[in-house]
Amino acid sequence: MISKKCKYALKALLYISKNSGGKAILTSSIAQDENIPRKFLESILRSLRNNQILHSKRGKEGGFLLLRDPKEIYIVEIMRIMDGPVAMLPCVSLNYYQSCEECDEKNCAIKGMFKTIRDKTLEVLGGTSLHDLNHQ
Amino acid sequence: MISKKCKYALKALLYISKNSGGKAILTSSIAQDENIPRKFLESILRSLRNNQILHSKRGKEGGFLLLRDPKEIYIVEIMRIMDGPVAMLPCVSLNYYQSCEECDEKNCAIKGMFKTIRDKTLEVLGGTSLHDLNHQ
DNA sequence: TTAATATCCTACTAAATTGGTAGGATTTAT
DNA sequence: ATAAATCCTACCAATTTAGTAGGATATTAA
Repeated sequence: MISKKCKYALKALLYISKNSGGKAILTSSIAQDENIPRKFLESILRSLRNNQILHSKRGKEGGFLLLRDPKEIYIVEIMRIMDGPVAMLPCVSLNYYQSCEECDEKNCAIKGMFKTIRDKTLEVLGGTSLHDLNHQ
Repeated sequence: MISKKCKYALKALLYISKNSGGKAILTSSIAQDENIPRKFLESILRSLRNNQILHSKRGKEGGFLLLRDPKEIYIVEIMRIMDGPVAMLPCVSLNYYQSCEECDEKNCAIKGMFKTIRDKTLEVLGGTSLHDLNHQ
């Protein structure tokens, strides 16, 4: 399962991508239209800004803008920022690898299967952009 | 990520499948050989028994046995018992469906993608048995 | 220059989940 | 009878999740 934080992040980015057209989008508009708690959303958007997905403008007439073309923002990147690893086992993660202390990794019977799942999942998440989801 | 409980369950079942040959397997043997905390493993095995994966024999010469042929115990079943849904969104789960109160499911932009991932994941988890993993 | 309107930041919190542990009750083979 | 195993209930600490509160700071328009 992905976290609500991650789901909110995806919805918010899709909203910004769809409604921006060069203009900054307010947290409060997203919160209202997408049914996301405003203060929670605020922290999500700030974290997306800290990770070079969004640009923010403070003060009146402020809001959030995508830093890149929606065709070049892939879902996998957002999911990694919000939830961390995509893989189902730490020892199979590409970006958040951790060894499984208790087992002998070379002779692990389940690793291969989870690597296969990871690859199939990454094909989808890494091959789908914000633009794709907004224009399907 | 799958939980440690789930990973331990898979390792334990593979161990039983490999070492049983009709004989009951002790919790303590599995715990020792697979580096799993014994008391924790006990509760995992009991839950697998409650879910018709294992048969248990109490008392001296007791232990655990698979209830079915390892060729007919698929990984997906174990994962659902231990961790619940396979899908990444509640509204996309086959066995643990829950609606997403805050969003309009019919017009959800992300649902399709997560359904695709669910199907690809289930192809692997539902197409791999204990026997497959022990004889790869 | 001031008021309104945004984001920014720190801290806090309640509830659920995770990953176990403790201690004994019960059953069974010898 | 006794040794050896599972069974059961209850508990626990740490982490994660899903937020909330309250104000500081920046920007723009009047």
